[in-house]
Amino acid sequence: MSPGLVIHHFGSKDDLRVACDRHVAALIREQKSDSMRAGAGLDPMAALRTYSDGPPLLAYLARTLVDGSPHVSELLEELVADAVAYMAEGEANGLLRPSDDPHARAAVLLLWSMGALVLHEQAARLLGVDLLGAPDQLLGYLRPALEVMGQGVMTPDAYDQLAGAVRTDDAPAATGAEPTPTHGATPTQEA
Amino acid sequence: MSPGLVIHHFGSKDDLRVACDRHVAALIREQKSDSMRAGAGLDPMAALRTYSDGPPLLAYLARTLVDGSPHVSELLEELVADAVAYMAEGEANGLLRPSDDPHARAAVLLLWSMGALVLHEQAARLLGVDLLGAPDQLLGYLRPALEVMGQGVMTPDAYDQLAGAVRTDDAPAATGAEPTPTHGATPTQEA
DNA sequence: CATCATATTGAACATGTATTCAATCTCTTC
DNA sequence: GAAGAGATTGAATACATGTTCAATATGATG
Repeated sequence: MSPGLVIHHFGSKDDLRVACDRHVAALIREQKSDSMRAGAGLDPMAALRTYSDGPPLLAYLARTLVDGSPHVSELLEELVADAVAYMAEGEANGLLRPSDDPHARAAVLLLWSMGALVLHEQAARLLGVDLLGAPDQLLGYLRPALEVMGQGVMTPDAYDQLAGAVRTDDAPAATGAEPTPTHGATPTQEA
Repeated sequence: MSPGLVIHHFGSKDDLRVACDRHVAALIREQKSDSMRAGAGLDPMAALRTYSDGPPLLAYLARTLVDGSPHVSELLEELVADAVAYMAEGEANGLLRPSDDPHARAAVLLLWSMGALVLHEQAARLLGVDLLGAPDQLLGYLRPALEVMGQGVMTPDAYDQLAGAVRTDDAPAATGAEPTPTHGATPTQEA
């Protein structure tokens, strides 16, 4: 490809990127509605991976997510909305637990998934798994992820205790026993 | 700051970045051992946030994580190792559930946390929360995160069913009932 | 105050990358 | 197969960014 070509067709390199963003967004949407028509809540990302051009497309997604392209941001919002619908269905079927805030829960889960995608290089170091690679390589990630998603990491007692501290009364005012409610900004290492 | 200055002191702009990476890594390590000396498993990230220069430092971390700086990668590996230790302790104290693979679980949790940090711009859109901002703004993220971390999102029945499908027998060979184990590459929307 | 080492500057230089544009190629259409 | 529209090229240009280097400022030490 010659440099002049992209200008002729897209006006500028930036406009090409916008077109690409739009294209991946469209592809993922399409893939998503495909799997919706097929069987209930098949993950479109997983389905994408089986596509021939899935992994490179995911790689592009991973790069684009961090620079806040408007089209990808929109896509994310749609994916959250879809996930809320799926999960409501899952709840009705007795598969998923109810949530205090289904939208927030779906958003957090999507952020985590996408975050792992963006950090695939780090995931490779930490887990020895290429998140952008073949589906069968993915178990090293899926297994611990499912463990957490399935049961959580905390015992019921510990959860009750912490859940009280994060109650809906926004300001850290009431209880008085614990002055600074800095229990853990990232949910990683509350121990 | 004049351009020549950074060359004089660091040799090149790239070397300055390396020095910065080293510096944030050192700061976080220090912060971490501080909170270890103080009370058990206080989250160093949360503590960082209370520092005056915490948020900008986290912003730098978020940017650096995606380009795979060696020092930050090392830091992540250390944080995982530390998290494993913390979580083993938490398990002994009856706060955390045991895991089939504690290291993998810690790695996944760290990846998710850091991923959310990296995607703070998207988090702001989806949750209306600035992950790099003041700690009191964080509840909108912490609440759903804790919900998931605490109890998981799946009912025990659903978990048992899926856990069987991801068993330790690597290849998707045995059971025969379900041919393609593409249950969900991202744990987001299995419904 | 002289001297020296170090910090600091800014203009020149080098390099990489985006864009312009005139020329050429490749089809389709009549 | 001539004409023309759109595709494609590559060299020239513009611009941004990292680096070099000689000159100057600053602050310490004798």
